[in-house]
Amino acid sequence: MRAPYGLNILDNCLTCPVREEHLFCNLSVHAGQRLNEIKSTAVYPKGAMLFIEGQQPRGVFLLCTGKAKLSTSSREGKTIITKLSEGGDVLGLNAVISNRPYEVTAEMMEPGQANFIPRDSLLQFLKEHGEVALRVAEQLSRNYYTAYEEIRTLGLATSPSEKFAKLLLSWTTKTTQTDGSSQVKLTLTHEEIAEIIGTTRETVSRLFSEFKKKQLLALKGSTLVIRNRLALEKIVQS
Amino acid sequence: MRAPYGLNILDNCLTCPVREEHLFCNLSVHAGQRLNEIKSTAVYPKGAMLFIEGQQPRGVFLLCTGKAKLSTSSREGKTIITKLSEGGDVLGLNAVISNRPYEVTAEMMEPGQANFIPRDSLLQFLKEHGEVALRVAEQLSRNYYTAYEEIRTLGLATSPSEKFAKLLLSWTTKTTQTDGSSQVKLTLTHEEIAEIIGTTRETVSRLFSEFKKKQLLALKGSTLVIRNRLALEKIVQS
DNA sequence: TTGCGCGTGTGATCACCATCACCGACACAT
DNA sequence: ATGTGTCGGTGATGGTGATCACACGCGCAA
Repeated sequence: MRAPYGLNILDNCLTCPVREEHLFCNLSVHAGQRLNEIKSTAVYPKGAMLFIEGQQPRGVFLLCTGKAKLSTSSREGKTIITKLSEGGDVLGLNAVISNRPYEVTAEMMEPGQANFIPRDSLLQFLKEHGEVALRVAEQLSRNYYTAYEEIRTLGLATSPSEKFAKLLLSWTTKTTQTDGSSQVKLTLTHEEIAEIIGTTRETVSRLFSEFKKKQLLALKGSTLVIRNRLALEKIVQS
Repeated sequence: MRAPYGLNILDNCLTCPVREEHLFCNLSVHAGQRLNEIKSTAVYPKGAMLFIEGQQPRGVFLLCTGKAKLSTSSREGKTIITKLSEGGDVLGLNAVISNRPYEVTAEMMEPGQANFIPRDSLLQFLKEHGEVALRVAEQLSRNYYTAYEEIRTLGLATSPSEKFAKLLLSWTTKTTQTDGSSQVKLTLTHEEIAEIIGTTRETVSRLFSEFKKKQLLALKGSTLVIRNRLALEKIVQS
């Protein structure tokens, strides 16, 4: 089965490769089948908007493949990116549950597939399957936790260098080698990094220069190499 | 029935004056009775800590009377207040549901009464009463929304004056007179206001001076009078 | 080739606000 | 009356990061 943008389509949640790990992905057979009935699937190109901040919630998106960024903007055009999402994440859940406008904009950064569940169908589904409602509550409280991480970063970590170091570390917690170095493929522009840590493009550029000079990191093509993890951790809690 | 600190004790959720409005306060008779069985109640003085950031979640607190502030701090001692809670609010819900440490510290600002529900009892209760689990999910998503408001304020509203104006407006949305003026009792210190908007005590003091000079507000004793709401709104979105 | 858009590097400048310092007002206890 | 603690006002100063400006390299299309 082929699709636009050169992707393979996953047409069944029951055989989805990420199904073990995430919300809606490891349900009872009965609930899983019901879920399959009420969802539809689509493939989105880079730059596609799944939903936009302020829109009434139409439903939730289960991101299967690809990457998306969640962001919120002020009227004057300043933007902050609050989360980068990958396969398995559920987008739009809060807006749907509370029936308030989407609090963020979800834009595809890499093409990918997402399942869509309309709001009414989901709420009905949750009423029928009370055990899933509790899992939804758990997911929401996890979202809340990450939101609080964001609040702490924005409100307590003062300097851009501290936030930058924090971000670098968050990228490499999973991929650390035994010698303390680690590598990450760098897919974000400086502008996007600036929107994550709440500063300007120029400052990010200078931070890269500064950290390179201090031997904290290096760049091999588009691959970021962390050279001195301990020094970064010291900056974070300084 | 009398209690310490000159407060009347409410000994039954079924007759609580705020019961109509909030989570856990308008349940079916059966659920309500069950809730009464698993809760305990206590009265707290000013300054009492209901729970502290980082502690394992013991349970949730239903604040009946009094006021509490929720805050989070960095190792270096910088603190931000993320929410002011009043009667009817549920504190600690996220930590209990997700079984992670409390993400904030809850401290009583005015003496008051709170009901306590141990974690295990609550989870058991939610399993027995699936309809309440969905209401918990709704509450969590509301919490999430207010967290996002905070993120926007911290990340997008740049200058202290903008955040200050925003805070003033948030205090007076409920109490606006027809002539555009409004009054609020001011119970916070400058220090606390500074911790809400993420600045210093001195800056808050200067902001008060500046806004008074610009006829945006006035102080009658400890009562804050908003004199020019439109100008404040202009500052916010400037 | 030329032009264009985009991402990046970097210098110069300047407003803003955190910080330090100090003072006065007030409440409260002894 | 005298201390003590908390709170609020305000001046001086310095660092920092946003802003503006410009140049470079690259991919891509006409």
